[in-house]
Amino acid sequence: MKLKKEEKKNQIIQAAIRTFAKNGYFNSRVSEIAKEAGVADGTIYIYFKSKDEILSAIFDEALDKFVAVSEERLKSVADPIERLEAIAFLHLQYLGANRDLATVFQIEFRHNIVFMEKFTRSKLREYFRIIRETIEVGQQKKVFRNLEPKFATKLFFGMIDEMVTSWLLSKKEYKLEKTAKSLTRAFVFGLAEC
Amino acid sequence: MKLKKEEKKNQIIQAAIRTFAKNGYFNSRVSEIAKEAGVADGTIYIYFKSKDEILSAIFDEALDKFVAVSEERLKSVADPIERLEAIAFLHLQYLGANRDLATVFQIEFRHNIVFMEKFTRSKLREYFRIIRETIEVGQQKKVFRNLEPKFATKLFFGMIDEMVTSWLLSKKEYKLEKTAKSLTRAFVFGLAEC
Amino acid sequence: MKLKKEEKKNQIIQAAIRTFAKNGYFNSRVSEIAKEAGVADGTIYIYFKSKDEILSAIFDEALDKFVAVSEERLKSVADPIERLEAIAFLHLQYLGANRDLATVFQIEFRHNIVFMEKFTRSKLREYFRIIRETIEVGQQKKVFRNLEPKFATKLFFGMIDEMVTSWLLSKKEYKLEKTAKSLTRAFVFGLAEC
Amino acid sequence: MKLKKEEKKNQIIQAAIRTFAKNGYFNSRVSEIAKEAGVADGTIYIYFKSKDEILSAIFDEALDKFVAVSEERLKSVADPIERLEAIAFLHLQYLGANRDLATVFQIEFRHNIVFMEKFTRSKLREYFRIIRETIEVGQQKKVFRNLEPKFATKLFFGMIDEMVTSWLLSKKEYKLEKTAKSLTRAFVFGLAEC
DNA sequence: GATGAATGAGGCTTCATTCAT
DNA sequence: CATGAATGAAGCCTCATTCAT
Repeated sequence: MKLKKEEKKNQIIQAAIRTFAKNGYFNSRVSEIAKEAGVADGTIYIYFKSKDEILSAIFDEALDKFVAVSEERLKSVADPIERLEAIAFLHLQYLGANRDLATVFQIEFRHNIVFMEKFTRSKLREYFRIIRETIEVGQQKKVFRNLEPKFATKLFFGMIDEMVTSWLLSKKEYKLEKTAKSLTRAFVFGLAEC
Repeated sequence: MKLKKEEKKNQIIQAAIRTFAKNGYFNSRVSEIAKEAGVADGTIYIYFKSKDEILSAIFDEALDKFVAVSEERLKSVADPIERLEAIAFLHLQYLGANRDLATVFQIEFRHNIVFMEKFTRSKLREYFRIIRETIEVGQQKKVFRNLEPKFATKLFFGMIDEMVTSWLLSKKEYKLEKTAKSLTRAFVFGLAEC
Repeated sequence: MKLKKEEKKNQIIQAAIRTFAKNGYFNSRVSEIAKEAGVADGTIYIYFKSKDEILSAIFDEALDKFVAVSEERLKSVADPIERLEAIAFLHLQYLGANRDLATVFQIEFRHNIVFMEKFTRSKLREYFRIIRETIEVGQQKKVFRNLEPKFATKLFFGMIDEMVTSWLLSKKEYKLEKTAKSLTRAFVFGLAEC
Repeated sequence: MKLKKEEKKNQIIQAAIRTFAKNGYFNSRVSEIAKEAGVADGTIYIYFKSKDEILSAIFDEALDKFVAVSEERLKSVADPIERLEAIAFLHLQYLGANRDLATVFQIEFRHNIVFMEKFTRSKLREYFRIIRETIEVGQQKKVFRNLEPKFATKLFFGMIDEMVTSWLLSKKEYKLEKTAKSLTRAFVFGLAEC
């Protein structure tokens, strides 16, 4: 019973991801999501208080899952450079595996962060913390030079983030996560000829 | 006469930038823009075909101006690393000078790119080309190693882009462009301890 | 078995009275009544055909009970003035004993009478007849003067009715029925100084 | 210009009165009012913030007008009994002249008073005060006996109010205000044979 | 050109009622 | 009998756009 409820909620979320990916949040109709999910319009409101909350749920769920998976996988990676590569890989793999989810994230997430705030911001902070701590460890180990860690974190995140956006806009089909290695190399060693 | 027309059009654009920055495109009302611009609702439609076109005009104008200014300034900078720094500086300075414009860009631009396409994409391509050519020149001069130029371009853009977003979300007031130097250094020489 | 059914039906009616009293008929939800009654939404529809019918049932039951009680009590009162006072007393006592029921009656009853008609009207007519006949008897006995009986009936009813409404709106707690005596005196002897 | 606006607002109010009278407030659709008024649905919302506010406006306007007219007419009537008769006459005449307005008042007004409160209550209080003061003057002049004035006021109001309701439900067409005289006589001298 | 009242299509949401379990 | 998840019709209201003045 409880399971079935969770199932249907997920069914709606998946439908919403597809719909938002196709038209964007504001150009998506609740009735469209309902149809896509194979339920009546009103059913949506048994599981979500508002259209707005569906979007939040997408973000929350996806971020939760991503952070959980990442922390698990990163446990076994100690070397800072390897960890950065693993982070990039996980990030790219996660979004690369679901183009619709990636679209919703890249297109609607900033909107959400700026205008809605809510929980999302704190979830994201957790992710930034993971990157930052990796960099700090690298600096303690003298693997990385003393660039302000928060600053370096943003640069690294910016690189990854742009790879995702670029992949979404590209017409070519390629495995997004395969860029993780050279991205990390570029971040760590720079563009300069040694 | 013509000038006056241009003036009023600009007046509306500035009002729209403020309004969109405050609430986002979809949560802004045309009547709100009109009030902010000090004109009647209908007047908007003498200068723009639709609400949508106001947003496009903001992007087009801002990009035009930015590319024009940038190309001018970059003429005198030959060294690839200095050019990259100048590009970053100009990008950050341009958006850093107008928080509202920056907000509209960071929040609504991707939406526009994905769902509206139009001219904007080509304007952006021009900007990417400027970065890419700088990198290619650097590679010919053996200053940069042979990383795929388009790939490197995205990484560099991603770094800058994230700096802007971060600045917008930050409560601290700081000159956005002052990060250009260390951003470029990080991009060129990497995070690794030499 | 039958008893149990009657019991649950009553349980729902009592819940509906409380709910309607709180928010009015149109602003009350069937699900709210169900929760208040401690049953499932669907259960309501085993006992009532529609939300509308619950309201009708409240009126019918309350009127039935009131008329039955009144006729019983009035049997032993012969004197017209005493009868009028008894009627007022019973009316005020009945509604004064249950503020929620009184609220539903004063607030929703006219609506029902005008837009739904149904049985209610005839039940009410029976009550008006009781008053009227008392007045007619009084006139035959030369206790009352020859005012048109139906007209006098309305006046008397209007007085009582307004006492109830006023009591509902009042913040003071007082026994509603204690006004029966002076109300009747006022009706019979008027406001004039003898 | 201003006049025209006032005119259209009134046009909508009149349409709303007809619509509410026909089906009651909750069973009336805003679109129905719009059609009846010969305007688009959206136009309603230029003049009123909500459906609710239309109802309030009906009450406020009608009460304002009634109190204003009444105070004017009552100026020249000094004798308490004549004043009471004049009050009853004005009340009955006012509602008797517009069956739809009367319907809305008798059917929706209590709802409004109990669940919405707002200004309406204070407007009504003013009317009650006029009656009460007349009674008090009558008592000082020893025309009336010493019944609690507030209590007497309610009784008088209740009589009038019931005459209106009865007239609405009646199928017979008659001048409502013609009952003012005998109503007042009944109130003042009672039903008893002298 | 400028105005702003008017339009009306269409969105989000509610909720009485049903019915499979 | 009882449940409560599901339905979907329909209402209130918004707002981009038009057009008579």
